[in-house]
Amino acid sequence: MPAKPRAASSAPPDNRRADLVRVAARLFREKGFDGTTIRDIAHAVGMRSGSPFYHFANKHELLMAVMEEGLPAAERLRRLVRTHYGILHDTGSDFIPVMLYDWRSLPAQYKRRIIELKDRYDAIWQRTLDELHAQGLLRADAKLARLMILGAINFSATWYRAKSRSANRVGLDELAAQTIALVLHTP
Amino acid sequence: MPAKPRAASSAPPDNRRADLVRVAARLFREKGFDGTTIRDIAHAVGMRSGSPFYHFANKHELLMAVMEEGLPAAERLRRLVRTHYGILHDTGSDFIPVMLYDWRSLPAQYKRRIIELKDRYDAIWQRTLDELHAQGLLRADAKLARLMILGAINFSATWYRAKSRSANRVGLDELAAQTIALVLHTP
DNA sequence: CCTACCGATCGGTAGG
DNA sequence: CCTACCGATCGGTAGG
Repeated sequence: MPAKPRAASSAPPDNRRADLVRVAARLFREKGFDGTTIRDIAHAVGMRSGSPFYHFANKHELLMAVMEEGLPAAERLRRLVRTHYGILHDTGSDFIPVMLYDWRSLPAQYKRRIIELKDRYDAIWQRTLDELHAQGLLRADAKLARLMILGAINFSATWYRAKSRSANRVGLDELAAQTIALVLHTP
Repeated sequence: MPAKPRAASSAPPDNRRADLVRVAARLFREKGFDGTTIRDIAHAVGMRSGSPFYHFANKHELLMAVMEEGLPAAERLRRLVRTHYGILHDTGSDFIPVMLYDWRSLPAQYKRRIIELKDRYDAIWQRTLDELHAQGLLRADAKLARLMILGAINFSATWYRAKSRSANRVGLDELAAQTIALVLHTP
């Protein structure tokens, strides 16, 4: 197990490790884990074939480092999705369904204020989705993805019934999980 | 290039090739193309390591055979999605939006007839999604996937404007393609 | 479809 | 972080 490289120097510190993680992420996405060799990764950052093992004990530890970078954004999306389902279906909150379906009846003056709130909410989603897209976990255009995902969730107001009904015996946790499964391209 | 095996026999004909394709599909899904060896595939159907090359010139031809089996269902979904967007937004057809949003105003008697039509339509989607799910191209539960995908498309009635507007400068072909990209886990 | 095998590549290591 | 290298595995082939 290697300790820190050079002790005291003014030159670039050890972003070499970060370089490896970033390049590995790109190559794993392009060619898959097994399709990418340590040699590919090493040469892409200007190292020789054996050198990455100075930073990582083996290839799988490199994969772990890559995946750990992707987890925060995925977890954030999971929470956004779950929360939105919750707003829609939990505790008989009728506010959102009304907003979704009787939106047109609102005078322009009030509409503007609602739009402002909605824009702020959308921005949170967009940041998360942009990040996931950059990491290759979201295959569609991030902006359209936001519209489609929120559309899918919002439309559940049409068919989801929390307690009653037949085949809809799905909890909100499960529903959120399935939405993520549908939409997130995790390897 | 091999010709047909045995000439005239009553025993099982050459489903050996089909066996290879089916098993390869499963293993490629589980472990990826590069993570699956010809030896894995051969042994899984009770052959020795070199024998698959009697049926396929090389490993990539096996991959091609697997993918060709997945294409029909994916293409069918692509058409369903594109057609549904078309119904929603093309040629100023207001029928579907009205049905989506003023559904409640319909007396039960008429509702039943509409439901019957809708059930038939849903069944077409369901068959396609079931198939894609079985092939690992759809990661969510197939029934929920149908609800979510149709939800995402239907909700576009809320934000998509064919000709006017600013950022929505997306054609229906592009929109359909992005929906597929979001939802289908193609390698 | 099997036996026996080859050349190439890959993950990983020793020693500096 | 480099040089030099090893053992194992893999895709593919010859000959039957």
